[in-house]
Amino acid sequence: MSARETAELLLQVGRLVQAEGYDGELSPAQWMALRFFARANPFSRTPSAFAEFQATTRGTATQAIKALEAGGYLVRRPFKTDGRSVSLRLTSKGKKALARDPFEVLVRAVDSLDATERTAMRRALHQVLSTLATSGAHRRFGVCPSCTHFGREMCGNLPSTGPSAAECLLLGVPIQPEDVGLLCVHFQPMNEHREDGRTP
Amino acid sequence: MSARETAELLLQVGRLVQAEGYDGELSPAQWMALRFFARANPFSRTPSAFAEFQATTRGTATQAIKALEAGGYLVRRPFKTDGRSVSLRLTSKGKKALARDPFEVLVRAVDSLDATERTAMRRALHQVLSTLATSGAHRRFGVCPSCTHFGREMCGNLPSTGPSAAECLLLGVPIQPEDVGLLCVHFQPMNEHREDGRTP
DNA sequence: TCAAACTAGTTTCGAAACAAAATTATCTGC
DNA sequence: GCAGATAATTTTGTTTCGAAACTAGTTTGA
Repeated sequence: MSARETAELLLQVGRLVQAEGYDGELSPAQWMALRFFARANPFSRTPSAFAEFQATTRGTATQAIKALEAGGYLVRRPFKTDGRSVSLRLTSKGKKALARDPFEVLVRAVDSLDATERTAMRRALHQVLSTLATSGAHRRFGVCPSCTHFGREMCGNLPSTGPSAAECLLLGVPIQPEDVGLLCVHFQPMNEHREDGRTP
Repeated sequence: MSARETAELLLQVGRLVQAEGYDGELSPAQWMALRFFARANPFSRTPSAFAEFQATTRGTATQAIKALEAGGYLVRRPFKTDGRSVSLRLTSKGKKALARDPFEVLVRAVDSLDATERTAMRRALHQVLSTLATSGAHRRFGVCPSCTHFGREMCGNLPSTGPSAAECLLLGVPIQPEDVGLLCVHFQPMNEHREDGRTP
């Protein structure tokens, strides 16, 4: 019985924040997109990745992005390696807008918890999200340090490689230090196995 | 920094459940309405109360209710005391539909947490929701046992009053035992003061 | 008593948000 | 080179939403 109550509270928080998002310059979906592109690493700043993150279709994702681009919050740049893909980046206007993100009220609310409560909640939410993602066939987004594909090269054996360079073992490309903490589509949580045979 | 991450997880859970709600018979907003009317006490089964709960407008609330009524999930009954108000109740079809509520995946996900994590999360969510409600001028919904207006009469001094009858001190009406655990619009959390002078 | 102010609910409207399907361009495997 | 997959977009029709106008019942207070 307590599970249902807790689940309802979770939903309620989400709904309240969603309602808060209707203030002036951007709509809730657009705020979501702006937040996503601010937090996603270079591999993952694509319409498709945002669609997966948002658990929606690519068509819907495109519309939110188009609006943000038209408003000057995002700019697009085609990938060099793949002519189909585009990479979205926040403009300085986009970054400034984030400071007015209505979602900040939730951050402040969470911040008013004491440290132990907050970490307990984060751990619990992580688990809930994992369960939810598997049951709904959604992809979980996460950051390098807890990803199976994350490799650290302690000391480069080539002079050009700096000490303790990070690398994505899946894509075989180096990862910039500032990108290690950003969300990635290819995230694969450690100590978990995929049952569906989907090996990205 | 951990606060922002936790807040993002909260939002993500909400978004995932919302996306799950697009399955077949009812829409996300309609599921919310159905859940609300299943959980609200007799005072609170009105369109206005649902609108407040959902942090939306009365007009929007009416539309969701209209759809549920047309589908035979809800029935309306005018209040005797106030000709303007209506009370919505779930039909047997509505109750049966709740068993197929896509939101149940969240309940199960929360249920997979161990007991201490779950209660910690519930406590934390309560606090977050309170903070959020005050900052956004929303009303919090709650249940009798933690409400200022809740009065228990240990032994009725009138023969007609049964032992340990419950009563709402605000409205001055008796509360049926089965309604004590239901959500109420007039909920006023204990040990809290309203600053806005709004004394309902 | 009766008009003004208020409240509950509904309707209407335009703007988004959404899913689904069709379309175009590009890439990959064979 | 060609078939099939993939990234993104466009299009279409539905749903949801807030805002504002509206109806009808209720309260207030002069």
